[in-house]
Amino acid sequence: MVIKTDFFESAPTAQLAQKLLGVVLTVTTKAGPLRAVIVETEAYVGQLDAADHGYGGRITRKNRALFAAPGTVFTYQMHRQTLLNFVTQAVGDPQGILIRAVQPIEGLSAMTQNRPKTGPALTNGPGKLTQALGLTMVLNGRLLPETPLTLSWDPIFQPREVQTTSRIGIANKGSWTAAPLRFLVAGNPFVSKQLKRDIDLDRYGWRSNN
DNA sequence: GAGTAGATCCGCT
DNA sequence: GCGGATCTACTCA
Repeated sequence: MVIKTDFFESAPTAQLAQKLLGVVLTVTTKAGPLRAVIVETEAYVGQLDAADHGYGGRITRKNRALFAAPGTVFTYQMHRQTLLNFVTQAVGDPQGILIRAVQPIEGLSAMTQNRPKTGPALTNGPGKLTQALGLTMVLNGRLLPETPLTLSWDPIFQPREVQTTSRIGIANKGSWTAAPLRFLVAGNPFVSKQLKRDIDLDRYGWRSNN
């Protein structure tokens, strides 16, 4: 079932970020579809959140898309990487969800061409997955249905356990530094900064084998 | 396997 | 000028 844009205002952002775990992201390309399951997300919860790009309600050219309608794609560049976010909540409320890691399902050879790495290193980080999927800044500010991206639920992928931690790379932001707003599929090898001993090689953290 | 330094560039102050 | 929602290579074990 394809996720529509009203999903992105149907619950608080932290809940939506959890619901995206196990959701399949499809990128339609000339060479065919690239498909990957979302295994790690982070929630950014608005102008009070010191780690949010819309902190304080200040709108700039860079963060403008974050203030747009729910279901808008927000991309921005960081150290030469492109990071992918989906905007949540009403227009003017700068909340969003960062996609931090995905597990490839289909189009592996095309992904490897985009990013010549094997195993988890292909997509186990926010900058890595945009490279592998060929996502760039042209997506910024576009509504999901206007982009080559599709999000859909697949009953095959249900996390056995969702783990909650503080967000990565957020330092010196007071209580927001430790806020439990990062969500991941426990044991999935594509989760970023995953320790080898925590990996569930049997089921990749899903409820059943695929 | 785990931890750390350096690269590198755009947008904002 | 400065610093960031990162990545990679290099170290030590």
